[in-house]
Amino acid sequence: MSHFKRSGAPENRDTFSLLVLNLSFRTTADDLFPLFDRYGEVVDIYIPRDRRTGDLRGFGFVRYNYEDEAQDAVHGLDGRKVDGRVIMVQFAKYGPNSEKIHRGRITEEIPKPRGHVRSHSPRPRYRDDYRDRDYRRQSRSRSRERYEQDRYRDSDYRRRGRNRSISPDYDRKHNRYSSRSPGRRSPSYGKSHSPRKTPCEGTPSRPRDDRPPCSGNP
DNA sequence: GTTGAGCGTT
Repeated sequence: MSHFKRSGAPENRDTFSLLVLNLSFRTTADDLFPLFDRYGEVVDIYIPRDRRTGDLRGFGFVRYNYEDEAQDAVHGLDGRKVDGRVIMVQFAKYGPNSEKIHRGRITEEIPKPRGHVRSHSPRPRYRDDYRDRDYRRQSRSRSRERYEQDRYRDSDYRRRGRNRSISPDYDRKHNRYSSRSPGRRSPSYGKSHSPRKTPCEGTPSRPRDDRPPCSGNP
């Protein structure tokens, strides 16, 4: 059997899901099935894939009918080398059957990690935003709201400045927007080419460190 | 062709 029930979530009955981490990008459900099937009857194996590219994401879920089999698989396959990678098998914290796990049955059954110290490199990379759409949406909503206000405000200012619907006296009294903010510089300043080119920079005949006196830097 | 913490219907 290569494929399982592809009807999405098979059933909401007593199925225990295991999370398999540190999988190779080449490992598929078919590769995990013979490994997990040894320890019990595998109900379903699901490996999330990237919705943008469709590539494997490096982890999967294995479901068992019984908790005993699931734990046996955890103890037997956790730390096992699969496809050249040492996988980590543990009970899924989130998911359709997370309620059973949250009762406190499996949580206390999990003895302890064998010492698979996870790489302490929490780099802020957010691959997917389609997940965690609950709290992250709110967080982004607030940020987006403020962004829209700021953006709308900026647009309104530029629009007034362009249409000049307000007398110039207003601009002089509120000379904040009468001209470009001297304090705000272009974000690409210093990183890319300077917004204004000095005639000195246009002369490649001289090295950088030996800047001519025409820079006018008293 | 690349990558490497994490938690879900391709």
